[in-house]
Amino acid sequence: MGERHADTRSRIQDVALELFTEHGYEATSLREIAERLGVTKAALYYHFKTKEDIVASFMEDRVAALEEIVAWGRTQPKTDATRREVLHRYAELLARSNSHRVMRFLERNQTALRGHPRSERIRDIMFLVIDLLSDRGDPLPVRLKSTLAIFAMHATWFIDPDPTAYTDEERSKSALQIALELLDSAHAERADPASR
Amino acid sequence: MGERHADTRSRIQDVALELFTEHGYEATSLREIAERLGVTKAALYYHFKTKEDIVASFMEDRVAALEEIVAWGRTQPKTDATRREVLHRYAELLARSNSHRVMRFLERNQTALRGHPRSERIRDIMFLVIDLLSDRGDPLPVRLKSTLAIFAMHATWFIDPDPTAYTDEERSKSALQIALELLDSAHAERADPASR
DNA sequence: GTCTATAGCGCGATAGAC
DNA sequence: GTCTATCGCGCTATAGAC
Repeated sequence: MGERHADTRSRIQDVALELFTEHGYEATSLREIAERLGVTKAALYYHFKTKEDIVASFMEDRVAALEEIVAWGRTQPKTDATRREVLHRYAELLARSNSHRVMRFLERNQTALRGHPRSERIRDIMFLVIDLLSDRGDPLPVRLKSTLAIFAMHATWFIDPDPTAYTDEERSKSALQIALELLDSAHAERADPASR
Repeated sequence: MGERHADTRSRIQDVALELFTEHGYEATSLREIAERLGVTKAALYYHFKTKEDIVASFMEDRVAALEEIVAWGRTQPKTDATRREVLHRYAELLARSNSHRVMRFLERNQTALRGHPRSERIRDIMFLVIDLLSDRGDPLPVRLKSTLAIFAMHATWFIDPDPTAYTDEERSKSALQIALELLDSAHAERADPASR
């Protein structure tokens, strides 16, 4: 079944991502990662200069993909259609193979990764994505709903009523649906605040 | 300004909660907490048996308050009015002095606190609260919206478009409003799935 | 109730053989 | 590319004086 012996570097990344996410970045020692792979700590240091370097390697692609969405959004007019397309693109990104695993790792280790340049960069970009969905000067409920639209897509992957009951595709579709509803609700509110 | 020298035990709890939340549980050493308070590590051990014990002390009241909501909910008929009242009570709980600080600490340190009995208990109770909002057998979007209704109230406190721009009361009110909308939307969907 | 001093451990990281 | 061996550090926690 599955691929026997992918290269060691990838196997380190895979195991590290799992353990950092499940047990926490600080709580996971390089010894644990090495043991799980059947090698020694020293072997890890051949492939990665430091523990933080393993983390950085997860994020290279994520940063680029997120920046691409922001760059595109900024060239577009600030319309409902643009905002909905931002959510579609974000959902697509999350559905890509490892993307939601990396985002979950980041979310669960926010504090431990403080000061880590790559993870702070992703945090900043998330705010720029939210700024595509509403303006900084918009009323609180509009800003909150915009934030929650993104957040909802993460949560749908992360918080799991029953991990086995639904397929990834169902999950991804529901996530986007809910995010779009939150976005619509935010801008309906902005257009007509008295109705609420 | 403010209270000079509250008792040391409370000051330890206050500083620990702040540092555990901002820098992470594992990343915060007892030395840092002691230094911030102008005492030595050994003094902390007079007030708390272990580092984990400090964490446990945060949670005592939280567990009791959450269990109260679940116990109440289970005596009620499963109606829209009951579900809305659950959210109202949850919002009230979060608004109480330290409650959202503790929940934020828990959220940011989920992984580090794995295996800590009190924090796993809170996690379990959160699922019981969600079960007051929808049934385990409900369709995925209904379950997700129920989960997000609770999640939204946390996020409103935690994810902060601009920390200074709004009062706690505005924030609390908006949070509840959004949660209620998600709940309504969940059950409108359940009643009429074809409409979506 | 707070101190000084230290035990004991596991961590991240490195050197150098194979 | 992986190993054995080891360094130096900072951590949680404890003992015992004041």
